[in-house]
Amino acid sequence: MSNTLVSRVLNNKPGVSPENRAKIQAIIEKHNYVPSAIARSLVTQKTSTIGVVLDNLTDPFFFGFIDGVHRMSEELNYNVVFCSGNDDYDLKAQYIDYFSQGRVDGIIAYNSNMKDVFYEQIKKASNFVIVEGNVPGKIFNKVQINNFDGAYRATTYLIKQGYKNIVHFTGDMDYHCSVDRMNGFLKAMSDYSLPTDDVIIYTDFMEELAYHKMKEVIRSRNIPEACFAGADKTAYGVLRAMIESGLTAPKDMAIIGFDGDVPDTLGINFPKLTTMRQPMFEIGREAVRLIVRAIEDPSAPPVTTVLNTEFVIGETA
Amino acid sequence: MSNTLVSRVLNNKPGVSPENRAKIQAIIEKHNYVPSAIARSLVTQKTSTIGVVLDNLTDPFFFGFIDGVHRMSEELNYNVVFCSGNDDYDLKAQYIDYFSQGRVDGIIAYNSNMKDVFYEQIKKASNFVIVEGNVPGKIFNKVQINNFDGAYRATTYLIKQGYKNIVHFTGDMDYHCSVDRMNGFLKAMSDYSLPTDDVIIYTDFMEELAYHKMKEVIRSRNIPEACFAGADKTAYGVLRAMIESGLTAPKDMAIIGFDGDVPDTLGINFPKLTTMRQPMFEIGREAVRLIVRAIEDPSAPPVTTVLNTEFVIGETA
DNA sequence: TTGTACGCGTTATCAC
DNA sequence: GTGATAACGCGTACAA
Repeated sequence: MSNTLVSRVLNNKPGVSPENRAKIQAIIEKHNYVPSAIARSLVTQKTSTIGVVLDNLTDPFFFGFIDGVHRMSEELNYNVVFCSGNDDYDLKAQYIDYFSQGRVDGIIAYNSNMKDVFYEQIKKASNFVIVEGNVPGKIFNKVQINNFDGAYRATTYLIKQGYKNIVHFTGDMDYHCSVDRMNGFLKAMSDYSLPTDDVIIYTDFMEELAYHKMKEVIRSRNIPEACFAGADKTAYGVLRAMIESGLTAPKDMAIIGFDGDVPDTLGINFPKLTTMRQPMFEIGREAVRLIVRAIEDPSAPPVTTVLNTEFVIGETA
Repeated sequence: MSNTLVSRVLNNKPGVSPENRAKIQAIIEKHNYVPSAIARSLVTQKTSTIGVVLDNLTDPFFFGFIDGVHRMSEELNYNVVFCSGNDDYDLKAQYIDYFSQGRVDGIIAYNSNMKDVFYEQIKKASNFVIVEGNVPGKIFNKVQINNFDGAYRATTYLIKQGYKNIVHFTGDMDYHCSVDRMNGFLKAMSDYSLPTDDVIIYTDFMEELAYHKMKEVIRSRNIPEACFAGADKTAYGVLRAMIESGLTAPKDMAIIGFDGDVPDTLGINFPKLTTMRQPMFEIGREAVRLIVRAIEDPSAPPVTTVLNTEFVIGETA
């Protein structure tokens, strides 16, 4: 009845006589014995866990991503634990640090904001996948979507519909994706010889600011023919302002959003948005695929996966 | 330059000469050295982490709870990691098991469904707080809301408004809270000598089923004067069915929901629901309070905290 | 099949 | 101020 035998029983490994196995099982049951994963990990150097750090765990924007991460983790037999930075960059960095101390086999972080201060933490983390973010210096595994291209296509669609007076409500300019989307918009405008001055309206990703900015536009009595919004939430803010003023899309102004996967959690209302969908579920799956690859083959070179957006025609453009 | 000194430097402890401290610091920086939390936890028997297991990480219902957990954890200096059962009871049990193996100092689980199979796991976990759940046998720390009372008050409100023909759309009857709410409703009805037969319409917590059940009710041309819904989502399903048929609340039928904290993530629409709010944020805070108390004082006896619901008057009743 | 002894990477104890 | 040494709880060669 040595520790060796106990260990074998716990791990369902051969090399134990049936009698001893039964005896040990009985003792385990009787004492509600649970092996220490901590001690086990220390010797095996394996946690079988992936740590995911999000800016915020309370934003439906991430739902598709979370599902994708979950699905692929189950497939590949890893546990997943999620941490939220609670929209606080320091806290986010702290959690990346937390995971980096050997508590998980690999880390997935969503969206490096330009204000993010976790570069140092990332450098220490051996297995790291960054989603929709770009950290200078070290080469990482990355999962990105083609924001520039998506914005370009969305804008082009509006142009081909015959709209000329088009504006762009940006996302939060601290995010790389917002900049890329704005540049995609501007490129399309300039490619079709449309004005690129005074066509940018700066907002963040929140619905509220977009709402107020659109209110201003409406008050100015100078309403564009169409707009491309940097996010669906932005588009909804714009839309709400319009509806309040008795305006409708696309009649008074066409609207295209960006995201597409944001669930309408209450299952109601509003016209369906025309939008450029990003495949959140697939992004989550790919992130796990990459992190597991990094974990299981340390010699595998970092790669960047770029996923494409998909244009979804709704009722607003 | 022994490991003792290194350990002291890493933990900012005294007992190291300035010169050695500097030297060691330099080496740490140079090699991007990160101490192993695993090994540290093995000796200290401390992870400073709380594990939270939810049925689902992709349901806005939990947003307030998650925020509360976060807030109190920060206050009490614990890390929090979240796991999702992804609406699969086996997976949920698996994650409770996962945490139970010493990976965290304490576990918080939300909502024991009657189908939940994690009783065994819970028995092994020393520090455990269960929210809105009731597990027979062992005595746990619990955080609950007064579902019976909340339902009773909501129903009474309708009755005092003069409604007599009142029905109840239940939640998923596999959840204790659904049963409690139904019983609270029935008690109020019987206390005021109103009928308790044929007044229960069984739905789950999803919006979809409530929508279809209400459609049936409308087709039957036998629409009650008022209804008490077991959840806001249920209420919205009912409301959607009504609106589609040109009916409005409370004119054609008054509606009271239950939850109140479910955010309208798109910031729009619908009449504001009259509802019985549960203090999700406070529930999260209390759960952390209890788990930390259990962790830091092993001799503290398990307690049950019952939080009260709050009636919120909206536009539907 | 069984048991002994070592090591995983830390912290803690106690000499020096 | 410093550095051996033991211990945390496990897995695993290796010897028996």
